[in-house]
Amino acid sequence: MKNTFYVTTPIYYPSGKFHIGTSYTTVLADSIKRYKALRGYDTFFLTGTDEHGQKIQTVAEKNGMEPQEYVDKMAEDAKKLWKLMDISYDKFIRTTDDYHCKAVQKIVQTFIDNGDIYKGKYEDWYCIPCENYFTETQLVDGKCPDCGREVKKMSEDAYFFNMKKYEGWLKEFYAKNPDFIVPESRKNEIFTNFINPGLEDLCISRNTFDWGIPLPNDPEHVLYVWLDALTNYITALGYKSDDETLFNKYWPADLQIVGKEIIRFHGIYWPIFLHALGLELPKKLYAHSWIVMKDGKMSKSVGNIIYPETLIERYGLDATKYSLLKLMGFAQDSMFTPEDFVERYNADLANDLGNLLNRTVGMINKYFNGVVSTNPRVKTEFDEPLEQFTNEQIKKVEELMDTYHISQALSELWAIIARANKYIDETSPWLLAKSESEDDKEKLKSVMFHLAEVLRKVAVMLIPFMPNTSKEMFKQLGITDEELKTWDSLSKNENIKDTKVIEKGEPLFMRLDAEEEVEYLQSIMKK
RNA sequence: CGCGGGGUGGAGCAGUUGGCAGCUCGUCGGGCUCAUAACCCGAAGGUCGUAGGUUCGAGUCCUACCUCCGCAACCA
Repeated sequence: MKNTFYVTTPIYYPSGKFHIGTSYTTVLADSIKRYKALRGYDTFFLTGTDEHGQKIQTVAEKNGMEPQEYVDKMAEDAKKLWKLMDISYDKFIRTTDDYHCKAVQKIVQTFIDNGDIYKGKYEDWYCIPCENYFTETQLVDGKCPDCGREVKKMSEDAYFFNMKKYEGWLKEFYAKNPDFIVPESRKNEIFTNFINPGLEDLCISRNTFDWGIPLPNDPEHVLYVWLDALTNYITALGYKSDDETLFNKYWPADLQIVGKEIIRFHGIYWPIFLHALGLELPKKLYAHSWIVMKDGKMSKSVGNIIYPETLIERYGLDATKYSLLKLMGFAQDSMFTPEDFVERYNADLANDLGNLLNRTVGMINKYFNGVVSTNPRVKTEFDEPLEQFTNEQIKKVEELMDTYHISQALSELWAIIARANKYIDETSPWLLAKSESEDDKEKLKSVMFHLAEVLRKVAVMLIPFMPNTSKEMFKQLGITDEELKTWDSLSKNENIKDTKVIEKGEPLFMRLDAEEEVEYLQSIMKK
């Protein structure tokens, strides 16, 4: 039985600084990985950078650097960012890594041997100063979209991958696996645009620049993008290397996360490449949507880009992660606004979660000198409903996590927090505390126990998303037993045994001054 | 006629196979005092882009149109 879980992000193209969109993809993968690990899977999480191509060469030149020097720096920056964001990747692949280049050449050789690759002529509109080809539709008023100058129809020798040969197989595969791509709309898109009209063979080489992997049979040509990039998901595991242990263990991938704009490559070329190699296909492709801004897509020219560092520095890592994960729906683009960010921070994190912990810890200190008693003699009539509700919500969270509906899973988790806040009102502990009755004293114990227990469960469920917050919650609740931090412990009640909470709990999230912060974020975004 | 996705109370969004229109925030009123001016309860507020059609019944299906956004084979 396969108890492994292999999740990948795209390898990012480091032609510029990563913005929150890139961070979102990575945080999403990270949360899912952590969730699966918590559920007992042997996980492997891959991310990396896609470092070849014309554009990298050009950008490097502009910066007065050699391409290799440039990508070395960019890869370092990426790793630094993921470290800052506490991303738990198991491997960071760079397409300039030696083992990758070698494996890709072997893959190409296999394709050549199998007759999947042929030599032909690549023809398109070429901008001589930019040294770049453009398709008819990319041109702006018939001119180069980058510099606006004249383009010329040019052609060169190039190698092609025979996609047409596999078209029938691909259609059949999708007929048998209709859920291969989620959301479904993304699959429909690539069918109506690319598969149904008939596949075109893919040009896989260029000889107008040399920043790429040379073809084994014709070193004058370098590989062009997708064959080099897509195969990273298997070469990272050692495919076609001396040691294929990881590959044998983790392939096929369980989940490959991509942005919706590159689903066509992952939904068409990738399956075909794998099939041509005689390999299994990944279990699922998830094409997530985009974070957009009020004035449209994030772009440098509009000046509406937000970078993860900005948010992390000011609001902390966990708040940033929460806001990204909560923001993004499953299929729909979602709008990032400063107002919304601050509101979510205040309402969800400070008011609902932070304050619940704070008031609970406060009461336990005030009424019982910090000790949470187990097995109170008398329960309140609200205890059972709270427990039941919590258990139902846990099930919902599990179901949603298993289908990667992260935002919704968080909503269901937060419903528990809201329910616990309500429970405090229902039970009115301050009245029980004033009562002379022994039964009321016992009830008060029960209320405190239930609150601590619910918060413990919340903390467990937060581990995949906000590990630091989760840790802090355990600390404040005085929970040290590792058994009580496992997902399995969620299905049992009555777990806490005479724990002692922290004397003075620091608020998890301090309420923000909404106006001030919105203004701050707006000013940052304009820069 | 290139392709796709939207247009739902002030804002942002849910609405599975058609069956009394929901959520978060905001607003207003009330409650509570353990807590981070937090928490709990209640209320107001929507001709579900427009015009037709199918149906006992349409936000949901069909047709046309208006409008916004994205993609258009190297932007997460």
